[in-house]
Amino acid sequence: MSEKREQLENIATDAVQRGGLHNLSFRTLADRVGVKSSSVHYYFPEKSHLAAALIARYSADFAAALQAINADKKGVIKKLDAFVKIFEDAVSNEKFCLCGMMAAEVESLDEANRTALGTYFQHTEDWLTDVISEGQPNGDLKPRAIARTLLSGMEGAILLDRVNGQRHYLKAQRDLIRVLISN
Amino acid sequence: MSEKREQLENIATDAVQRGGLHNLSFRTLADRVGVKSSSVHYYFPEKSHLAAALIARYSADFAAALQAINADKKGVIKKLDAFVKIFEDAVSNEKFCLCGMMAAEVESLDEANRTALGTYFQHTEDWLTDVISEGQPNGDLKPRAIARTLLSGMEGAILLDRVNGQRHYLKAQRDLIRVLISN
DNA sequence: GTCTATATACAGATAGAC
DNA sequence: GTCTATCTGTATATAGAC
Repeated sequence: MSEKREQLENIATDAVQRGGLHNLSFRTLADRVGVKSSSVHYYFPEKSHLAAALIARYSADFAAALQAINADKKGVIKKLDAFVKIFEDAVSNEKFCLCGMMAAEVESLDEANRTALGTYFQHTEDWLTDVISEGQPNGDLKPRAIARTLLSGMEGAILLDRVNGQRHYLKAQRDLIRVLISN
Repeated sequence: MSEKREQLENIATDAVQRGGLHNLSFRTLADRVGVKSSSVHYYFPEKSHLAAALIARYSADFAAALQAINADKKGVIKKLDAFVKIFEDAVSNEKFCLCGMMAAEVESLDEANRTALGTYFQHTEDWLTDVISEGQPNGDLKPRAIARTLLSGMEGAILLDRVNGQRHYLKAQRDLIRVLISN
């Protein structure tokens, strides 16, 4: 991937995590990178192509981060705490999850991008399900149900915590994990 | 409140719950109501005034719905199920929570509207805390922590379920309630 | 209270020179 | 690959007639 393209994707990702796709124009993006908007169109002919590139890259990076957790952390709680930390870091930088943000904008996404979003959430849910299955999850809930609870809980927590810049909702999710899972 | 103003707020609320404030223009809103955009400006001089009116009305309607639950439902689980149903109905109509949607757009809201959003979430959290305190909540979590878990869980669930039009995440939240609370 | 008309700014997108 | 220039559409917002 060309350096310029990568730079555009970096800055666009940051902007979308903060303000959403709708809030990012080709001109603003171009200005921040120091080129003209027509040059952005060279890399991403239409805005939907830019959205697709951002989702693909974010999904790949996120999957790599989850793999890194698998490799580095031992024990369910430590893995889940590392998972929560990804979201805490986002809130600390006043960012939302890129795919969470786009999920709010789903009505204005094309079908391909909606599918890509769905795949991101599915993969994350699968990873959580696998991790939870390693430990001793609450007997009244299946690992997948817990995974869904935590994934949507995390997205909602970051959404709400961003409103006032605090981390109360993420903290509650962290507490919930300790109640639902042992080891 | 004039009939026209109410009609504008009704249609605007619906539009924002589906596509966000950014996706709703004075022209689109005017077209749907059958007036000109300058007439919309008569009621809401600036877009931030429209946003403020929508948040205020939604907050009042939501508070009334919670009061109705208090009056009509007996028992914690029944009250919380009625609470979840509000969100399920939204997803069924392909809508997000108005304040959840605006929370995603928080970066482009002015300070007054951010505060109003925060108040909405605070009041809902308070209601949940009170309801949960009535029953026998999980001993390892304070009622307020459970309330935060459920509120952010609900917002996240509706956000994610809307991506593919299903209700898996809301279902998981409903299951979670049964594990965290007895009676 | 609603309209026509308009100001001004910005959006996404394209043609063609260099 | 990046630019200038431009098209076309739409955004928020306002002035002033009716």
